[in-house]
Amino acid sequence: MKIERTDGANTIDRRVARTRALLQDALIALIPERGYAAITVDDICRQANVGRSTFYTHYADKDALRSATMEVHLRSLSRRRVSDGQETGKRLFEFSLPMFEHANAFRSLHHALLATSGDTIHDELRERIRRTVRTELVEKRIGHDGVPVEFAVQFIVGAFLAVLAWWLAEDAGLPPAQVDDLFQRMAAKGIGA
Amino acid sequence: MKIERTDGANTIDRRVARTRALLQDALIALIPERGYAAITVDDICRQANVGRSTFYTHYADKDALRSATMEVHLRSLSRRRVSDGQETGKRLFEFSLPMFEHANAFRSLHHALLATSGDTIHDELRERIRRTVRTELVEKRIGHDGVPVEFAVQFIVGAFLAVLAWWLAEDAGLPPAQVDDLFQRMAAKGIGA
DNA sequence: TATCATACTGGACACAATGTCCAGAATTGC
DNA sequence: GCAATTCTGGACATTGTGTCCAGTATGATA
Repeated sequence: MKIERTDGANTIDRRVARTRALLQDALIALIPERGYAAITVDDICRQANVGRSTFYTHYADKDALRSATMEVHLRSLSRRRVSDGQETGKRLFEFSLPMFEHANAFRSLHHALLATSGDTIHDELRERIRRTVRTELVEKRIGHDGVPVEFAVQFIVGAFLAVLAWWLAEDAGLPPAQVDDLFQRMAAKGIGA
Repeated sequence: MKIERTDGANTIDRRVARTRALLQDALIALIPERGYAAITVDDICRQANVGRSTFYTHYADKDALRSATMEVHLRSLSRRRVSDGQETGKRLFEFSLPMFEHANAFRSLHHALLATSGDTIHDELRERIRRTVRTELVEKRIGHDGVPVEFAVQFIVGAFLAVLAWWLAEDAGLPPAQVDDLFQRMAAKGIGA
């Protein structure tokens, strides 16, 4: 294992890349079936057709695999956010629409992620979104009036995750753009009178 | 074990009541230290000074104990909310202030309740609040503009629980009334410009 | 294509936690 | 006081974890 750079084009042995991809896909495939907590390392290895001892040469434990897997997906998410830098500053929050779209594409995965509030995954996802929201809020200098920044951040993140989970649970076909619009409006103007 | 009614005044053997209370208190005491997931049945029994085999004569597993524990406390909460029906109709949401106040009084308990995002009970708490919010929203006919009621409900509930959890985690001494005021303002007017 | 370095494999191992069971000691309700 | 019930500690089988190793397969390189 001489792999250091996570992104380098020519450093990673093809076998390593293959094994890790298999394990990550296996985890994602299993989560909707039983939920993260109930999955064992052995389950993952059988699903991936990978020896159990091989698992431990790549990841310290189940949580490490989860972390790495989420990392990959979230990275593809933020990459997308950067690339379509049109109309920057017009929306209140820029994180939400890409998120709604990604969730729509990986529907069953996100559903499983959010539905089981007991899992560690949920907390990790929340924490990442929290950081994103906080950055946006501080950079754009939104919302003062003596409201502590962290309060506003928590408010927005909580609302967002709740709405996202609801939208995924309901199979009613609201398109991502429309849900995002609803979210943006309530976040900006509140519930009104 | 001839205990059937959960409420009956005279049906429960004193030893049973004592053991269960010890186990429930032990769980609550341990959660802030290591988090729910890392606690073992043996930990709980040692903390409670109860034999491990005794544990299993009362609860099927760790989750069963958690369920029972949360149930007891949630019941005491809704009992309180009914009794203080003053100033109806002045605020946007009436559920929040009593909740903040109760959470303040039973700080460590609520902290444990929300911090660990325990599967069943966290969802149950959420569901109860959801019903309350929905009722208020529909009765007072707040917020239309083509925003589905359930969307608004999820938004508000998610924001509330997030803010509550944050407020409890921070030991900074914001008084309940003030946190509630912040919440009411953001719920009504959003984050503003 | 040859060969060397590296990754994969399956099986064995020690360890930790779970949940069941039991016979004897302790406590309770009546 | 006495019968009924609960508590107890220890033994047990089971499952999952994480480590280690020697043998095999495969990719990288020239």
